[in-house]
Amino acid sequence: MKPEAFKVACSNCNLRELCMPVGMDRDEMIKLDTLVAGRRRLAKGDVLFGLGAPFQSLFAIRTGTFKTTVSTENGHEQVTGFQMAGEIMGLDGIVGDHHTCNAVALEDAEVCIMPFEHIEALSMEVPALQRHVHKVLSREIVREHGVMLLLGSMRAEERLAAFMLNLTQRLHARGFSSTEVILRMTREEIGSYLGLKLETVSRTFSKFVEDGLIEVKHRHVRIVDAERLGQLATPQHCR
Amino acid sequence: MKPEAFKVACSNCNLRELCMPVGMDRDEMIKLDTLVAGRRRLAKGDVLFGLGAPFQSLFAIRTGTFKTTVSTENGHEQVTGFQMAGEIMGLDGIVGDHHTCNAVALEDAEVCIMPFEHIEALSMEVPALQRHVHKVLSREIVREHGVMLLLGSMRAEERLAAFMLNLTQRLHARGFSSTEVILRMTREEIGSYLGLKLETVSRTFSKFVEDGLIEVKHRHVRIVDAERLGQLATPQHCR
DNA sequence: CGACACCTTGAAGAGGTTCAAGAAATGTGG
DNA sequence: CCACATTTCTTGAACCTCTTCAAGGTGTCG
Repeated sequence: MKPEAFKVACSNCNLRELCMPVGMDRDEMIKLDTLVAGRRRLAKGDVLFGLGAPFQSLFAIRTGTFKTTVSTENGHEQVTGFQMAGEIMGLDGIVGDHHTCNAVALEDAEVCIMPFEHIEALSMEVPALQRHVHKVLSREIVREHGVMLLLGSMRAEERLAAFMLNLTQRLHARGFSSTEVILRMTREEIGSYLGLKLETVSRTFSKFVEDGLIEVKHRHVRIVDAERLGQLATPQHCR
Repeated sequence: MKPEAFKVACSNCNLRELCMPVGMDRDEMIKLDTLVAGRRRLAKGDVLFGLGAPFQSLFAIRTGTFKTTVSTENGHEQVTGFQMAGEIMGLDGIVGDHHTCNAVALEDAEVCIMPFEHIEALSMEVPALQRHVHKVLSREIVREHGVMLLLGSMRAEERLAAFMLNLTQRLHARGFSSTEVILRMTREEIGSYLGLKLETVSRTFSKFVEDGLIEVKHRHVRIVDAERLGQLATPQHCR
């Protein structure tokens, strides 16, 4: 729970290009190193922030994977996204001073804590940071457009194919294999994100295996035919 | 196409509370009056901006209703939202310097044009504006979370009930009746937004009429039993 | 090593889609 | 201003995809 004491510096961080603006001069870089107030380690299952919690900071993921979920009054919960290293969480809290979703670690993880008041103050001095904050927010809006398209118009196979490709692409951008994935989430969490039941996710995985698109051993998935998977993910049918 | 010449001033606008920050001093207010570079009138069906168009400005709706849509390579299109007076469009363009969705007028309309470079410049001087821009972006993220929940876990009746209530609430906040609505969009557009076919939307409207929840005469809808409609919109079943 | 969570697979069923036809509005041109 | 063309909406019936319910298998963690 307690943020670590030792000094953290974005300028030395190998994830800098993922969370921070690029093309800044040395002077601005030094200012930016004050953005991160501390870090926090989480164990698998720990809640980074929950619905209704007061909003104070944005969080940049250093290591680990998270899920964000929203919930209805009756207790039903839905996954709205899976986040990995370099991605920013907590944007939902800006509008109303408290969080409107939950962020839960799917494996042991570490995040950088960036007090939002500090971000706003520094944005007034560093145009590149202001621009960056705007882009991070806009990117999340565009990402969610994609999810809406997926949920609103794709069938089960298309959804899962799109999901797997999105996952591998993001992992690849972080230096991991683009064909081998270890899923950090359950079938139920995948299903919740894709608007499907866990049984449907399982069955669809099995169908992909039958068709020679992927190999599945529980959480370990290997992409065998990325091209055909890609064709599935961009549906040709005219529903 | 050509923006109007006469001076526009947010400080005199009756929609100010909807699009602009509140609680600013007179000095800041005067600065803000320079934000709107002009206005643009659109006829029903006109495209305000389209996918791929260069991003330059955000747009605040003065009058009329819009739909925003995203499309896949194969030409399938999905409605991502319906916007009305006081709401801001174009946020999707910030991240990549070009728009990633389409905005189309569903009736004759007028928008205020706010060049984004200008917004960013002024944000560095006026903290309330910076904060406001952040909130507008965050609000859109939270709104889309709600749509994801709707698309991912609700059944047809629940979706349409939630849609109608959302619509009437927003209209009510703008001084219109909360029980009488004239829909500006077709059944097909509603269905696209809700992840349903137009026939399903039509049938569900008919069912609501049978059940005495609403009255429907083509585009004219009257809410008869808002409470039961609200119960439908927050599903009690445990899927 | 045992308990628990997670995953797979089958069979039956429901909700929504598809295809089709006709009715009601809307808009357009004479 | 009216007649006609077009778009939009409604409704029915068959079909299909995904869900539900159920049972057994596999992996993981204390």
